[in-house]
Amino acid sequence: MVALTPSPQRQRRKEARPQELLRAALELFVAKGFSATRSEEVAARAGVSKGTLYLYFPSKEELFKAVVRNNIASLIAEGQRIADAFEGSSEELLRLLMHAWWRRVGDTDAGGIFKIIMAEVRNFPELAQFYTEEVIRPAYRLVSGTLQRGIDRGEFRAVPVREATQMLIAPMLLQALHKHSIGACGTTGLEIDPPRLIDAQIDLTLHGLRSAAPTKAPRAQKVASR
Amino acid sequence: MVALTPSPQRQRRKEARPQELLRAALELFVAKGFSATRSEEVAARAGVSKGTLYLYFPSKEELFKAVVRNNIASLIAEGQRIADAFEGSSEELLRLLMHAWWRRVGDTDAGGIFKIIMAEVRNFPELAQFYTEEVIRPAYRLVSGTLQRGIDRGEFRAVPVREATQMLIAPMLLQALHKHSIGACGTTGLEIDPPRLIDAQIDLTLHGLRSAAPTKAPRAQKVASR
Amino acid sequence: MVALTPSPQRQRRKEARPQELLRAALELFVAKGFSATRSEEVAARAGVSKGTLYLYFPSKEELFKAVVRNNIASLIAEGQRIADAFEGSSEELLRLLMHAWWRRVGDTDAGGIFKIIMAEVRNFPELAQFYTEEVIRPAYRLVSGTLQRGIDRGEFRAVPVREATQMLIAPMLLQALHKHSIGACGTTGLEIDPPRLIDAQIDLTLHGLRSAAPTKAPRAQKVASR
Amino acid sequence: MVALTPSPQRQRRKEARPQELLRAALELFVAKGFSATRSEEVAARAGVSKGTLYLYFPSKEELFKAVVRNNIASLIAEGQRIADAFEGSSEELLRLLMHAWWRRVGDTDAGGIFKIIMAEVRNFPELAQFYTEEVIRPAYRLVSGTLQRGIDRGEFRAVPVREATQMLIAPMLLQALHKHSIGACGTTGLEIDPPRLIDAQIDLTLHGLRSAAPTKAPRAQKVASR
DNA sequence: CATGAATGAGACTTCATTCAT
DNA sequence: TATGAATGAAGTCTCATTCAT
Repeated sequence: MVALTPSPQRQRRKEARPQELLRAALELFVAKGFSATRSEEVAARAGVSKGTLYLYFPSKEELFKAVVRNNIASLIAEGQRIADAFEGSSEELLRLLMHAWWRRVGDTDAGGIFKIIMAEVRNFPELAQFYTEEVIRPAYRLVSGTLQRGIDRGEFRAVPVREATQMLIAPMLLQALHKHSIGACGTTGLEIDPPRLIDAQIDLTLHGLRSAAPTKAPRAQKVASR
Repeated sequence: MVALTPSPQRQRRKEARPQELLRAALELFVAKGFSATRSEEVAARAGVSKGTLYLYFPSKEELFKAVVRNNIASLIAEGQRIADAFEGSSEELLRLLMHAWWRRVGDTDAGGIFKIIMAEVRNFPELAQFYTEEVIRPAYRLVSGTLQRGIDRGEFRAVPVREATQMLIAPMLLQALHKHSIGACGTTGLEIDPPRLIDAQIDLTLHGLRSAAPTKAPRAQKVASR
Repeated sequence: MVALTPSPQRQRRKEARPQELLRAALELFVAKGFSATRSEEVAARAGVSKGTLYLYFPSKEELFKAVVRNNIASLIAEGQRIADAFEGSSEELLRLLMHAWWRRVGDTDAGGIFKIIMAEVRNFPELAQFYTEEVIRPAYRLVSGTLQRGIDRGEFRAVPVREATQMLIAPMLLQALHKHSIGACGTTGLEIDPPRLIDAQIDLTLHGLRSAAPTKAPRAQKVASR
Repeated sequence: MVALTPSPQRQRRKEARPQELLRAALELFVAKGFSATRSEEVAARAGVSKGTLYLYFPSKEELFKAVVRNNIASLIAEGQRIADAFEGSSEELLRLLMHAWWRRVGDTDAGGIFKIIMAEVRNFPELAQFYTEEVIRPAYRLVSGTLQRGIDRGEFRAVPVREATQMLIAPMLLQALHKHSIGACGTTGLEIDPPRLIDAQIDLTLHGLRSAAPTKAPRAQKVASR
């Protein structure tokens, strides 16, 4: 009755399916939000039928969680690994982490996850807990840990760590949110080149952070002048 | 069912209807998002029936746009008026503007508007232009104008204005977004008292902004030591 | 877009709807069973649209329960009232109750409820409890009470009441089940006129099968000749 | 997964497949009904995969019919064999047949067949004719034949055979139906031990309810004469 | 023969919107 | 104006059935 197509898709290996579906789901969720994305669209974009999606994910909500896990968990771990192994100055480490984050997350569809979370978390209470544990806490630990390292080594002043962490994270997170909301709709004429923002941010913040009197602090000058 | 109120009050109410509906819609949209909010709920919260809602707004989509428009216009005027009339130091002006913004917007349901915008612009392209013109640009002008004022008056160093503006706005905006998403779902254990954040932010940023050698700037020291 | 029909249905009073839907549902459930009946069919038979059904019953399952309640509860009470007020012989009361039951239940679509219960109760555990309390127990009380009355008044032998009750109920219940299953599919050539069955059942039960006086039983012959 | 069994057993299993599938299907259909039973469940319970089921039965519907047919043939043969060979009194034969039936059918999953038939004949009209020919008629012949035998031998009064047959069959059949519907859901507090029911039924039917010796029993006359 | 990934028709349910009153 | 009963398109998810391996 329907068997007109010899269904070449059948050939594809079962193992590849989840990733294909997750990629399709990420793109659609980022573009349209969770509830505005229809399951069938996700399946179609992954090149399979509606039913196949449900072979791999028991519900749209679980698909969503899998998308979050798949695109965030690994990145946090990776950053922490880099930090743990790092041997240079704390300022260099901050720059490294932030640039890496932008390249790998902010500038990617993965960055759109923050928008989805922000938009939908109140309708999926269990997601809140998950997101707090898996994303917020580890990310906070990574950044505040680096600040503390700088303070302990006498590179930074003894600033309030919690607030400073917030200040370092916020602009980049907002860049990511922007990129997937207004930023995706056209130009405002006020666009900022994110890498430039990152450097400006560190420069400005470090004027505040950097310990007061390395006497002639030649390095600070150089950084600021860049 | 509600018609216990005498006629004169009803008259007054009639004219107030759109505002009541807009307020109800704002609360619900902020709490649940656009598509998860049912028209009937909005009507019920405004104390009218489903049909009445459609007497004032031709569709849920138009209601949504009206909510956004209605809750943003006033925000801008407010700040600009304060700034234009201000005569003190630029640092004081910055502190004033930011604290006022938090009190009047960030800490209010109005702050939820940003979440709605972020979540839904891509599904309502016409909102993008509107939001850019009515919110982004004026807000940018206000903050960058204050920065420029500080630079011109020799209070601040000649920092890159665009990036610095972004840095000043971002943390507070993010606070507002947070308050209406994860922040509304329970505690992360990482909460920050927003007024404290604002001060910390200005302190830290000003260490970077403040022109290097105003001879002996005792005040800066004090702020930083906090 | 669709408004071609001036929808005369709109006129009908809200109060009549539930009954119309319940009637339609009973007919369909009896004919096809619970799961083979589609919600939309029920609505259509009641002359309304799919959505309207859900205005009155929150789910197909609840509709089903309402059908059971609506068609059984009252009937039990009625029988008990008749029994309580009866003053004749216990045999007459049995005949009265059984004929009435057949006329009002067995011979009606309401009798089909037993088939539905039988078929679906295992998939709706809560229904089991409800049915036991609301149907089985009251019906048992009614019949066994009548038997006990006969025994107490010396009209019947002191038979085991529980088993005798079962024997009196079973054939009629089975008639009802039959009527809505095989009986609805065509003829077996073995059909029994239910009223005749009822009388025969009472006669046989009251007389017993065994030939009265193994020697010469002329009366028995007469009965048989009927 | 199961393929641990050596090849010779597998060969034997291959021929046994249809029976294993039919047994699995019977159990599931009895427990959950036709439409609530998923093909895959049946296959799993029979220890094969979904696809294998369709190797033996072209559709779930045909599987259903096969289950009914498969489990009915044996029911008939059994009873008729016993009756044909019997030489004692008709009362003893009745007792024997009924106890045997309960042991071999009523108390078994085979008894669930009646529930299935009752629930689904109307959706599978072809089953009706089959069931009538293969079950109803032979069963009727068996019981009414035994009654007639008793009448002919002067053991029973010349009762109306058709109705008496119905009365003898009904309670036991209903027991079987009950066992697989409400009886499977918990206790009603009114349970009857089936063998006890059988004896009570025969005793009551053979003796009659009426109090033994109202001397010349004038009342009995009246009732009987009706 | 056996498998199980894939399909897609179809079922239940929701809800924005209409319109007679 | 205001109401709320009614509609039906649309979305999520299920499951009988197919077919390449």
